[in-house]
Amino acid sequence: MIKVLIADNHPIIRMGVRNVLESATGFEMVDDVSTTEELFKKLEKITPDVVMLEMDIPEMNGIAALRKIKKEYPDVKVLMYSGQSEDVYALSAIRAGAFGYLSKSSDVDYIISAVTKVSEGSMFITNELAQRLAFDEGTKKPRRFFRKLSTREVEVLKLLASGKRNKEVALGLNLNEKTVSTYKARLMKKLNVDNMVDLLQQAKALELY
Amino acid sequence: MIKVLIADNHPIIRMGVRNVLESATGFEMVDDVSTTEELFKKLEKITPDVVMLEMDIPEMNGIAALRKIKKEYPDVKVLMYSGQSEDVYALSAIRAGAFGYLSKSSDVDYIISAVTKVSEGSMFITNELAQRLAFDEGTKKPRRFFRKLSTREVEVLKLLASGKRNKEVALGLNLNEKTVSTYKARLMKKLNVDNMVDLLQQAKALELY
DNA sequence: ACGCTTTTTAGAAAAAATAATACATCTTTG
DNA sequence: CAAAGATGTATTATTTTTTCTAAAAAGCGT
Repeated sequence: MIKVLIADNHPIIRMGVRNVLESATGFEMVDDVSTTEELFKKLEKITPDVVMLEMDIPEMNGIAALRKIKKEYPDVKVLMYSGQSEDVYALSAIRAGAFGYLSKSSDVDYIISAVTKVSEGSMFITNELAQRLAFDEGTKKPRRFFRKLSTREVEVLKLLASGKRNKEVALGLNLNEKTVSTYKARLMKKLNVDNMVDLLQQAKALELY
Repeated sequence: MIKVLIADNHPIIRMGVRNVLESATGFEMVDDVSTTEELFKKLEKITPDVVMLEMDIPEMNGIAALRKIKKEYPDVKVLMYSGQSEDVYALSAIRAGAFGYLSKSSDVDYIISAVTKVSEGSMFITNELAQRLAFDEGTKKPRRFFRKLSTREVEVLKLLASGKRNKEVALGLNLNEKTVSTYKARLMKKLNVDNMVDLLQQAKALELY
């Protein structure tokens, strides 16, 4: 019985995942939580085999939460997932120690295989991502149309795309406003645009809200 | 039996919603699709009572899709929903003729009530949203939410929404840059937003690009 | 472990944008 | 018709943002 705990602040998704896992055999949904606070509270009491962790979980950056889990509960395997397309976060997640990365746009069946794989201590990544990793990490020659964004860059972009102005972003992330400008510029460069509208366009294309 | 069709490109969510509805009585999930293209293909064959339409559905702006449904299948009730909190989207959706607006972060139970309400031809909106609507639409005393834009304002908005910055807009329309700022401010006031992102959102919703 | 590359972060100077008004000219509408 | 409101335009003072530059800090490859 693989014990799974899911952390996501969208009830519908918790429900969906729970349903998928419970209708398969060999899985036990020990609990579901909607914030990192709840998550860590739960982890004090129960030790699941796999934590499915949403990237955009409230109260803490997903990667940060991941790191914390790794540190405090090294035996718990983490399967990160999010609504974002894989480009944005996947690499950071894998590098930060996630055992897998799943996108909400990927097929439901993947959940089963992903959780199984991860629970065994193996990696679960989709083909595209694997390729990407191979491409990017291996031969550093073929660059894609855009370079991947760092975690921090994504954070900034997210806030910007939510309508916050530089100052507010700076406040929210404890940065100097100038720094936010710098990020903005770099984001535009990386995403190959030269104005806010297109940047937002891109942000949206990355399913990043 | 209320026939429901869901359009969302996240399989997990389609699954979750399907599950919620099927485990209640009186609902029938006639189908689920992941893009607007599929959606309209399906609508040629089947006529659901309610379409649950994701805002960020691929291939077409959610509002645009909504409009198209309203036009081509006037009897189909649309329940918009999205991962966004009830921001600007909600108002645009309602104004564009949606029968309800649901956020993915809202509780699962709401799905049932929302679909039921909507299928009966009534509105489903949360209290906060209702209040906002009441303020804007109902009492026309304060300010009409929907004051329409003047030709000049539209011209400016169009240019802004195309990614031009104030200076360029000014140049294009033979205005002083400060004047453009003034327009921007007035546009925001009229459209009831307070930042660029939402302004652009509105612009898009108004389909004046 | 040691360089080399990203990433994260700002400062100073310069450019752009906003806020708060102002005012003449059109439009409505009681 | 005349007052109230909308529109088109701009100015000044003030804020924000951008640019350019640079340097710790963190990662990674071998």
